[in-house]
Amino acid sequence: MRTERSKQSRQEIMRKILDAAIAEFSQHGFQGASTQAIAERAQLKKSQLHYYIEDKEALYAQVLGMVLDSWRSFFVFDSDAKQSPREALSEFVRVKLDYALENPELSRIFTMEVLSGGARLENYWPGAMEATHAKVAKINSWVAEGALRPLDGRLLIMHIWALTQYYSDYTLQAEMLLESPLTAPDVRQKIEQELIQFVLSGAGLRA
Amino acid sequence: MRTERSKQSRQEIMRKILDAAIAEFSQHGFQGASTQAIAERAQLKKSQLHYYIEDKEALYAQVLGMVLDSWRSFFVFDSDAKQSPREALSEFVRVKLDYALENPELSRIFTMEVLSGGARLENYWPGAMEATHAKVAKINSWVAEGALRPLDGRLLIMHIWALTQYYSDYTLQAEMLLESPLTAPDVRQKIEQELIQFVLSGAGLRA
DNA sequence: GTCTATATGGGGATAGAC
DNA sequence: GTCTATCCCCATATAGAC
Repeated sequence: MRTERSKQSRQEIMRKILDAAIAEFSQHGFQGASTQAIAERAQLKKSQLHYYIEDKEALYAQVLGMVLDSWRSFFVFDSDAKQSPREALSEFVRVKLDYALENPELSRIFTMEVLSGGARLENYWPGAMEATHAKVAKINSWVAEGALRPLDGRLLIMHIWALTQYYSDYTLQAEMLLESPLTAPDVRQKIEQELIQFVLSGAGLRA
Repeated sequence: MRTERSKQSRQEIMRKILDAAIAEFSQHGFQGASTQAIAERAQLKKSQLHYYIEDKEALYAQVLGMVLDSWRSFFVFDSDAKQSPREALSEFVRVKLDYALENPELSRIFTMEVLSGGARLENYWPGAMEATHAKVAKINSWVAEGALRPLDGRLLIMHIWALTQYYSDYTLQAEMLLESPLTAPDVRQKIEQELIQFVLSGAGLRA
């Protein structure tokens, strides 16, 4: 009984620590975040926290890994599927945007890491580039077929990235301009519609 | 003579400090940057640095102010001018992109600040919002005239922001995908062309 | 297994030497 | 006017108490 409750409690604590770490790292990056602040957010004392984690570096690696793993599994892009460019691009934008809106903090951790020089992404790039090249090749083939206006697939991917990532990184600015939280269903739907429309139109597809 | 040389030297030192501060703050944000690292980068000892600056907060304020001032003066957008939508949008994208490519570190400082919660931007938002609303109104009037496809001017501005800012914030990713530094003239020109094309097309303007 | 007391270094900043 | 010696605090991390 005692052991049972204790184990359960430990899981809860670990969950709290992880949430706290996500919040702090996403705001201040690896260097800027303090284990102190993470501990407080998880309702622990700093010295307690250090019992539950290996060290700051490992905790960060775990959190950063969560983002990278999510993205790896989400953005498969169905390279083989025989979707139309319109369907495929819409779907890609929608999935990436949904992730940005639903996991803004995790998304920001990646941005912070890139801004900080990306030293902890070394192992990540090869896989990411491979996955991206597949998407780029698909886009370029659509261009060759005349399904899209002439453009460089790499830039289209980069631009979609930029546009979707904006909604997690610049939530502050966006909410100020829209005078509403991005989580409001009507705002969210409007963003999704307009963004998809913007990308499709930008790629040379009619409404 | 002595005084003269000394004064000159001080200016040079201040310049070095500022450059160092820009580099460090842009990588690690306010919290993450250390006066130690700034001092070293400026070839000073930490204790020396603290003679030349008021404190870390003031140094940061100065650097952040540089970005905000640049943007205030650059993006006037000629609200009154009778440019065509095509000309006005192209010009806006070009100017903002040029700034991102030429001052990536300064641009990143703003992004880092927003990611960190933007506490030090409180005084900045009102002016920025005012300037932005003027642009938005102009865009919306073009939509009303049928010069642009139906869209929300606020979102178009946000999207242009996202796209241009990407080239400073995600330089790392972009250079990896393009397999070239963004400073290479041919790459730079290609980005400018494609980005402007993407925005114009996305806003419903033909090539 | 959990937490506390404590070590050690680096953080920002200053009083006072030159 | 410039720089050094030094302060004090907070950072991360751990050895050992419970």
